[in-house]
Amino acid sequence: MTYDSALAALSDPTRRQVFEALLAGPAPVSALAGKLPVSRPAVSQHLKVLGDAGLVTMKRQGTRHIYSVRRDGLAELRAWLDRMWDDALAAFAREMESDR
Amino acid sequence: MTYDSALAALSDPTRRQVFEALLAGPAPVSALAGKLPVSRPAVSQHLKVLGDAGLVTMKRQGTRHIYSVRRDGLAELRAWLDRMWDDALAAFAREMESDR
DNA sequence: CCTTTTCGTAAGCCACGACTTACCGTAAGC
DNA sequence: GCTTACGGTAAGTCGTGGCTTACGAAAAGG
Repeated sequence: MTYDSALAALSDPTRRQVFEALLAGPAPVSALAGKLPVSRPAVSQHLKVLGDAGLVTMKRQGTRHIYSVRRDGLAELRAWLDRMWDDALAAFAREMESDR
Repeated sequence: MTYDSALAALSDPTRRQVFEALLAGPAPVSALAGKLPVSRPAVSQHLKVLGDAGLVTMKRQGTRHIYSVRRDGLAELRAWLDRMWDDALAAFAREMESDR
């Protein structure tokens, strides 16, 4: 029951930008904020949401906080989407069956 | 650039319930509203959002509006998620490389 | 120590969106 | 034609969430 928080987290455009920026590799908060059209605190809040959703991890390095993507988070999303996909195909198969 | 609307559409819990209910097979609006804890107009609005996101189709049958899932919509979401997944793996590979 | 850098958190604002009730259009059935 | 079932739309309410500015904590460095 955690795919839903991941889904909600990635539904916001700027938060998705934060996440996609991290796909290029781990980065501290300021570096991320530099590439985005929002303030640094905003990025910080987005990172908190992404973290609670299990999509990101953080490790301190002095005063710097280095964030990186957490692959298990994406994996759960993929698993959920695949379930939906299978259900859709099954439903479609039933349709074809009942059409005769 | 349509995976984002699909993502936004599925981020709402009740709207996701509407969509998942349709995975069991096509259904009219009232039938969907019967299974959900919200009013029929609410379901109607959710169906409009899902339709605009390309996740659902509608065909009239008398006064009934029969909704069904549109597999291409899910396919686009899967394509996007797979891109993210590949990027994440690539980034991880670069990490391992630079750690030496 | 005192300053500087980096970051998180509090408070407040504003817009959007999910929901309800009420109303209107439309196809069907007697 | 009138009524009845089925749905979409308008209007209004209320909560939530994303953003900014301002402040505080903590580690590093002279």
